[in-house]
Amino acid sequence: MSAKQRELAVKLQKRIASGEFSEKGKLPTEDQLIEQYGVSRYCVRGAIAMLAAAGEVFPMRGSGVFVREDRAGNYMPIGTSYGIAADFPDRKVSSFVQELALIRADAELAHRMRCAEGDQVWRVVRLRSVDDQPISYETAWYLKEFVPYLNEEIARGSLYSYMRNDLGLSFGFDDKVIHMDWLTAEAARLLGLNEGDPAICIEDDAFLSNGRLFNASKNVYHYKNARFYSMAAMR
Amino acid sequence: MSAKQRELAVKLQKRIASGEFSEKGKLPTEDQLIEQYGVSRYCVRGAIAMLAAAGEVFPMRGSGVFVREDRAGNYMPIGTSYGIAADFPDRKVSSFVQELALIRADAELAHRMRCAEGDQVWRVVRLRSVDDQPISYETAWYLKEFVPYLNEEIARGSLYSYMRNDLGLSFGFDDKVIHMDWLTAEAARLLGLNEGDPAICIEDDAFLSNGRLFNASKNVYHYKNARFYSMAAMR
DNA sequence: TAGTGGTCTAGACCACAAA
DNA sequence: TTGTGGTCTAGACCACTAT
Repeated sequence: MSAKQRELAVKLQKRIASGEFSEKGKLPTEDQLIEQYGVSRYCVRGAIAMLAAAGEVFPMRGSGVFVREDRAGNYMPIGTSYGIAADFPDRKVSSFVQELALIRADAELAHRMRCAEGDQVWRVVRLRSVDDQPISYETAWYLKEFVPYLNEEIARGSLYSYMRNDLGLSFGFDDKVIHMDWLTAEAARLLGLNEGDPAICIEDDAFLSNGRLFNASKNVYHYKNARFYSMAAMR
Repeated sequence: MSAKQRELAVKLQKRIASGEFSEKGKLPTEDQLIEQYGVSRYCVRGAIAMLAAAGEVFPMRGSGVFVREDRAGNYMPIGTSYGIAADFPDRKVSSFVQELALIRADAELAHRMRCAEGDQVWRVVRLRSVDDQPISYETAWYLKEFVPYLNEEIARGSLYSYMRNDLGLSFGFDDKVIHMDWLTAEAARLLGLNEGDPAICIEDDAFLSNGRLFNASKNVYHYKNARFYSMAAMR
């Protein structure tokens, strides 16, 4: 979505959070927002669509755009279409780097990374925590072709924003596969669980806007601390 | 999304599946599609957005709309925004009704269903299978206020299409929470697993287009047979 | 430089909810 | 009947890719 729509979405989100609309339970009409912000209807509808995708509001034809009741809080988003999650950060995420190495892809990894065998790949293993609770054990691979340099300090922060802001990479889309898995001894130790405990596992393939895969990762999640939510229109 | 856009999306999907675009690797340009189908750019872009949300294509500014490589097949969609999944069915789903009863909501269920204690609720327990493999044990509740009648034959089929087509309900949105759980003896027996085995659990709250909850359900999934995918734009 | 998708505007009509 | 969001059109300009 465009910057203009995103800006408006953020402004409206703040007004929602302030409780400004809690009496009526709904936002101003589209026409009123057009006037209030001096933008076109296209822009207003784009912003509202973002808020709806994030579960903040639901538009009801003929009636208005209603603010949704608060959904319970301790969940992680899945399928963050339009990247709204990045715009409304409400959780503290920390990463503890366990391993950072430049390796060469074997046959299996090359297949996964859509690269040639022997190509250079960064391998990064991190323990991730949310609000100081261990949440997942992540193993990620990045093609050196697109990420020429990496160090532990960068990996402690947000690799995502490093790649976007410092490397100038532009992201396209990502695929996730969710399934059950079992903890390795190492993952269990770091998560404070036992080897062989079950875990929700998310495999993630991330692509640049030119369609090239640049990052694959495998996250195994703490079965007690990790809960995910997904919201969808059913129309 | 609108019917016109959905129709166009289905037509394009068929052309993609036929391999018509496999040489160039991309769709005709937006302007060409406008001419080919005699529709507006709004409509063309809506259809392409649906295909992109379903992971069929990815549009690349300045270059075209590319057909994506086939993603592996045996996964269930999660967060089916825009209901594309319903339009491109490629799996056989069967349901075996274990229980169907009209009950009255106790305090806990009333809270979950956003209804008053004592209100009438259908309780439906089904074993669901995909391509003849047991995939989940589902416990679902439907408010009698919105679903006045139900029987076993209906429950064997698609409750979703019954409610839409026969009862004329119009759906709004739904919330999912995904977490780990453990199988009960009954669920384990029906899934062919053992009591206490881990399971991915999805709690689903479904709302009508007027914002009223009409259905809540809890699905526990076979940890071997069930895999989910989710695709998202990262822009 | 030409071609293509992304954003944006202005305006029309339709479908539905509420008074 | 009125007001609201949903769909649709026509057209303009911008951002990016490819040549």
